Amino acid sequence: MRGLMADPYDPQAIEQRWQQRWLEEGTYEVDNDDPRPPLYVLCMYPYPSGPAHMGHVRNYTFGDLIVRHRTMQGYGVLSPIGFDSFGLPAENAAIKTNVHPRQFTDERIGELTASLRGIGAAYDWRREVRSHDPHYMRWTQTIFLRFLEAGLAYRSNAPVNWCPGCHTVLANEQVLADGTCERSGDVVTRRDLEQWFFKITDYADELLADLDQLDWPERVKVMQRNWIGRSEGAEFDLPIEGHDGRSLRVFTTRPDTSFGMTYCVLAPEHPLALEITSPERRAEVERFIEAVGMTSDIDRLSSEGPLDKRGVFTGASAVNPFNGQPVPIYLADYVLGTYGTGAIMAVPAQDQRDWDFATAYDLPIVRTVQPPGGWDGEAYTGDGPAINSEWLDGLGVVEAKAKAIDWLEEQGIGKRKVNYRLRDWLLSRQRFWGCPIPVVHCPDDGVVPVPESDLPVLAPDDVEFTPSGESPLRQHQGFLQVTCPKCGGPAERETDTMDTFVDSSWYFLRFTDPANEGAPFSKEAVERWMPVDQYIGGIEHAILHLMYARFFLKALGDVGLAPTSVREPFRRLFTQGMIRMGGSKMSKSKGNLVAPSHYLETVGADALRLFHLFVGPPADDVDWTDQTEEIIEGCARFLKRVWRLATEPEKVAADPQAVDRAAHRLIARVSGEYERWSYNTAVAGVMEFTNLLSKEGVTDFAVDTMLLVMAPMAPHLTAELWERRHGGHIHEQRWPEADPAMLTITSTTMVVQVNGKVRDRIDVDPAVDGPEAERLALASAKVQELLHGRPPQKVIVRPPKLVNVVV
RNA sequence: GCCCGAGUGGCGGAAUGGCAGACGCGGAGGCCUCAAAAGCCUCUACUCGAAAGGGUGUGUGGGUUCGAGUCCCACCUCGGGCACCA
Repeated sequence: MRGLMADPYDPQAIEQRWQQRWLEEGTYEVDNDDPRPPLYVLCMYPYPSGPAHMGHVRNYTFGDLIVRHRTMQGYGVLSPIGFDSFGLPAENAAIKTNVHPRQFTDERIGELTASLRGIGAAYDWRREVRSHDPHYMRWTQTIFLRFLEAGLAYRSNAPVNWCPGCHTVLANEQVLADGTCERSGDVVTRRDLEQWFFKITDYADELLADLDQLDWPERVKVMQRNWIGRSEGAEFDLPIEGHDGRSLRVFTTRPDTSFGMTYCVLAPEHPLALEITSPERRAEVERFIEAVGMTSDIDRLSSEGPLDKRGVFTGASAVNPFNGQPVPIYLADYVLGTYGTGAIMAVPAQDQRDWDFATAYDLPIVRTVQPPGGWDGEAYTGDGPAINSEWLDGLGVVEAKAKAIDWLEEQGIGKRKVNYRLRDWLLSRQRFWGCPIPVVHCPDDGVVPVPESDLPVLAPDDVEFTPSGESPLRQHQGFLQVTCPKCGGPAERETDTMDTFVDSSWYFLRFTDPANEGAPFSKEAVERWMPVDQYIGGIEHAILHLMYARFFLKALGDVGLAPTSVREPFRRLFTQGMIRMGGSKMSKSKGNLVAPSHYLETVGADALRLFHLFVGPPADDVDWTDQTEEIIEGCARFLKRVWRLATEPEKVAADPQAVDRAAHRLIARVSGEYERWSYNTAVAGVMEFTNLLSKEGVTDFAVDTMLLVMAPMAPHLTAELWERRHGGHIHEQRWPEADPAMLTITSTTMVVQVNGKVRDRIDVDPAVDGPEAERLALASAKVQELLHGRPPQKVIVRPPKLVNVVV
């Protein structure tokens, strides 16, 4: 029988055949009433930029391994895929080549779909969603309207981030720390515009608290905690001298240091800034405000530059309510208008920024926390007893804070207050290729939602794609001019579209119930599958997508669309490493892409998958180097060897017991390594096993075991070999379990050390007891030689692994 | 500046406090072949030695321990995140 199978390994033929079968037979389709225990495994759905790149291959290989492994373990695994198909590249292509973004996008989806199938990834294709599909848009818009109704979506005139390259506003999350656009790299400028926001700040506390229950990489959680930036403190009012009844409200995290306040600072954009300025200071203050307004955010945020040019005295004073002392009011660019109250009390003795400013402007410094002995620094921010603080003296920071806040509340001039760095999510974009915001602006009725029966609002096809800073929809009279759904009078449609992060904030919910025509999804479907048991994607989404999606699920629950029993979308998250080349991320824009298609045509998909699994820990970055090609060749070589062992083994095991025992050890090893994402060592384990089979000969059980444990890694090759050997699908086989009786070993090597150095190795029975192990060790000729007849000082015995003789 | 993470052969990387370098790549030698490709076998951390055998070795310096790549302290380098958030 074996002789008949002896044809060479032909990856292309095998891969094509099996991919077609998985698709036609719906092998990985799973229904919502599937009797198997449910498990939801999801890779972040891709932006369709054309054929898959190496990053995709890596991501979807990990996902596919889990899907196939868990399916073999008996789970009914939900493994959907879709496309994040709105976005700027399609629109930019339209501007350049005049191809409609839909056509452009659909073509790219076709290419990406083909390459996802080409790597052998298993999906329930019936559940595919596309952000730009009207059936999906309808529900994106419905969700928006529900949020609007609930007050979670609102319109506001605000200083916003404007990207001149993308011709649109951006969310704070899309502006990098250096003030540039994360997408185009252009320097982002500030503009005051009327924009749409989601009230994510309402969920700041819950978003922060719920992080604790997530099985996510710690660094992602840390990034989200930093981004939310919760800080506890107090707000209170300071009367402004000479401005009857006017007061200044400040936020501080250190109310305990209030007696040390020696001046106040307003942000230059603070509404009171000009009002309180004394006539003789007016000209200078106006000049300062104008200068700051012209400074780019980059310069303003940098701590560079002479401090004495970064602030100005207003001529006004406020009264410190703690001690009744007047303090001068300054403006300074280091105080932000958008955080807290836009005004601070300055306590230079306990805040280094205030210290620096006070020194530059010759303002007094009064310590109110006693620094430790020998302190020779400037501002002291640590703990210590309060001093120079009347009724707070002697208290530690924590107690003094509490007492100061109690006092403010008793006096009715202040209160406990929590502030967040997190801002509301700016979701409107002045672009065409996104989901239209479904409202109408009526001169009489204001913002009127489009009735749900009229959804989806679809953009017309005949628009001019010229970047103007306004959505191209604004120029399209047929789209723009409507009658008000409320009063029937003439009105204008909203022409802004939604940030594509809106689409990706709920797609994983639609996957649970993709054909639902009456709702975005049913609560039953969501309750069955959610939360996602394993989410897999890139670290670059640590804040943006992963924060927005968390917010969405909570908000969807609160507006009654999603069940309130599920508050977090992704139970476990894995962030895989990125592919780098020459030190930088491999990407289309950097022009350093290595196309996977080349490898599919040469070594085949299984070999490429195996490479990604083998090259290193999945969480680590991969450097694409001159050596990479050779490692891929090595993986292909290994698969050929597997093929030969299964089709034309050179010898049959002389000691089948020993080989079968090794097979059981392999099962135990690989099973454990799959659980803990140690795919590189799992591949190494199988390689070791094939080395053993080549040397010792095969048994049927050993070959079957090898194929079964490899089935999630190299699905095509193993499927083909299994069918030839047994008929049927390998991926429908039960995941093998190691027989504990076969895991016991009959002999093991015990290491004998003298003073911690290995001096001898002795084969022993694994069940050897301590005294016997010690006897054997001391009887060793090598040990005797080194002891020179002296008695050992001490003998550490750890049977059956090791004996250490100390002299 | 602050917070994470990581430093192991020529390279990618393995090692519940117990044989450092599994597995693979590359390299050297050999078998097969008229020759090559493919495949197979052996060796491959550094160092002394002809060999047997010895010494050294996981970024640096200390410490804990019978025993440290692994735990603790300090430092260096690289990568990532945050950075006037009061």
